[in-house]
Amino acid sequence: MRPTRGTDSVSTTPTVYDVAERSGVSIATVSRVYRNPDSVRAQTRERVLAVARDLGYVPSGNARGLASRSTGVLGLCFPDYSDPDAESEVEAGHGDEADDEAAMLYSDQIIRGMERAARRHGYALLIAASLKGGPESLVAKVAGRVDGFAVLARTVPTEDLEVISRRQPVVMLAGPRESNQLDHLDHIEVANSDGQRELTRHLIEDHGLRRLAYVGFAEESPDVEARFRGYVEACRAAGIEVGAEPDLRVPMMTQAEGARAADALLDRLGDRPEALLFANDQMAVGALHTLERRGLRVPQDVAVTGFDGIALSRLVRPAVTTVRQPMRRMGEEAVELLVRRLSGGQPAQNAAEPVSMTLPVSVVRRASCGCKPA
Amino acid sequence: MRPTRGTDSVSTTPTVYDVAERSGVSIATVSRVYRNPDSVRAQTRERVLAVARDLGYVPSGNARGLASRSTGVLGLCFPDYSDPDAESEVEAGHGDEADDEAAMLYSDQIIRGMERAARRHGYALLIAASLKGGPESLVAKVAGRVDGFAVLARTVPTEDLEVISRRQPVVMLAGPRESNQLDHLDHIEVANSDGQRELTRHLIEDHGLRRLAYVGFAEESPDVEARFRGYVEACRAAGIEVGAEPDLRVPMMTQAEGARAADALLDRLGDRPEALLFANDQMAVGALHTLERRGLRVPQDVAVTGFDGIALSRLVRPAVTTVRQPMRRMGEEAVELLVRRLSGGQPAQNAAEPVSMTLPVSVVRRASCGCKPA
DNA sequence: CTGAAAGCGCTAACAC
DNA sequence: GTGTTAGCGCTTTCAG
Repeated sequence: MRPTRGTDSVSTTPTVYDVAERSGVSIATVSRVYRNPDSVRAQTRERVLAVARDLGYVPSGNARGLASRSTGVLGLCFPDYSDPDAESEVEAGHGDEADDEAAMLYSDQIIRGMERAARRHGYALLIAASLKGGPESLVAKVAGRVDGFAVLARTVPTEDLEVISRRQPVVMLAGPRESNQLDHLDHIEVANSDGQRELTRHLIEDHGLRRLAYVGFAEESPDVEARFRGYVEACRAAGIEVGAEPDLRVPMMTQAEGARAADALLDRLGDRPEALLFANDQMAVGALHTLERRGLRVPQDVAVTGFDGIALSRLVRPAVTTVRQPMRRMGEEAVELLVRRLSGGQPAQNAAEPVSMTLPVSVVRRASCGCKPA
Repeated sequence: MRPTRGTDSVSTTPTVYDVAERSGVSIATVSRVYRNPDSVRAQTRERVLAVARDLGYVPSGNARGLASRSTGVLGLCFPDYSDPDAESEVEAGHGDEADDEAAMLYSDQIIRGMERAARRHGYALLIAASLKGGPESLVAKVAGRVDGFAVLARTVPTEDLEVISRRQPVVMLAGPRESNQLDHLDHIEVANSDGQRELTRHLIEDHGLRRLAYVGFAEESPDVEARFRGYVEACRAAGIEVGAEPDLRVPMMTQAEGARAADALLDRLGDRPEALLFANDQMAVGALHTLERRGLRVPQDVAVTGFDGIALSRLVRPAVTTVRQPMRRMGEEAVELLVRRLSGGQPAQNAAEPVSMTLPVSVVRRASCGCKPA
């Protein structure tokens, strides 16, 4: 028996004990009232609930989780994508008023998708973007508070994931399955190379462009590499020579870097490229500014394409032709996968073969490639 | 002394005990290694960390929260705003390809704002939309797992909030302070009536329109009422007669209802209104469809305005003139308020006077009112 | 249908 | 520095 707290101690958040005492039942009954109402006589139940309301009692999620080993929460870890430029550039983009509301990113879509799916299954969603580097890695914090979670590729150190995935379901998003020892994780990716290949083919065949330049990413990124691969395939298929490396690799895939990349590419000797293909939309948008500054018309003088299909891509002028990734859907599928693992019972959880799915992407033809009037 | 678990029990998620045992230290030390690394001798620390990694140990957020009475998580409860129409209408809006990514709602903005601010303060964000009605009200679930949270007005029963706010900081969003007994909650709202008044004034003075029609909401909604009030004030100031009630009240503020409302208003006898003012953007967009179907040009034949400033409003044709609410900022301010309460120490928490702030809004003039070529 | 008792995994004084 | 010892608030058998 736990020592009864003095008298009606004020200012202390009420617990099952308080409610139990005041309603003349045991804590077990109070617990039952919340977890399995029907197992308690109606009269007793009402009395308990009344006292609870009266006392301002709210069951502690922590205590509950501890005792029942489950939280009813799913998580999502994503990188701190915030592109400083993105916020203000939207307005500058075409002289409209400020509208940072339009800059809906990648991760927002995934959040939307996950939240909805999670809700359908009765879960709440815990989201956290990676901070530079706290004492305890972000994942640990999230992992410790959820039943399972999704991680945007390369958001957290592989090593951490390896450890964590041993104790709860984790689904890897967008990044192709990292070859390492994480091959037991469920994983969802999009058809990066298919998309970039198709986009490139479009530029070559439908617009007759042949002098292309590709801007990739300096850091290791399977997604970006896959895109580049698709680009190369399309070029080769059309008999266009391409190197094994992108024409340029930027340190960060932001608008500022995209603008800089455009300058760099344009300053190179030799024939000016007819099209600039960027590994993501933000860079493409940044390039648009450079091009405008240099007095080059898009797409007449040079076509520009991005990748991702973020809202921003359609708001700038000219609207950017890109490859849309079904991020919302990815979020939903992630939840489905997690829920499946979670409901699969402890044994099956590890037994089941890791799932790996590839979501289809679609080329979005807009003005920046010449498909619609700029 | 807790009974040592048999031997290296496999398949059981490791705990401090396991780590302690295997690294030859006490559980207290293991705990210290995570919470206060510097208080442990480097050598010991490394050893513990190695074992932890080895075992796949991840501190349980629940146990931690229970023991330390704090979760490091802030929450947000929002209504299930999903407008079935919103998803597909975007594309239909102006013949562009499907782009539901552009339909960023109200709540998404708040989430963005909160997530960022929360991250800055070292908190994670738990989000949950109200489901029809689970056993335990949504709030309770969230409330039990966070240190404090924000609630979009009218998302959860006042009664629940009253109870919960007694034990942790809660900030009410967007809905004006509910007169009830919730006046001790911090609260953030936007200048609804100021915005609608200014928009209306613009229509009257700058565009010379005088036959206006206002579409409100049938259910009780302080925000919507405040907007209507602003509308009335502007009309009266211009010597235009207006009733005490909106010209029409819809049961749901969706696109479908907006379309229906436009039809209803247009079918009424008497002079056709020169402008249709809607209490939110979604309805305005819905009205656009009706108007197009009936062969009426916007804004030449009839002007249309919305409220909120969601991304969708600028994507349709003609773009909708509206009043933008700084939702992102609202999310940030909410976190600041919560963090302040939380860091204010237990005593101060209740002591501090409830804060109430009103964020300014801004009229966004676009094509649907005649400000830019349709 | 209800009560008693044993934890769940970790933190937090307090000793050593 | 590190170990001991209590709980934190709730769920969960197992009895009755």
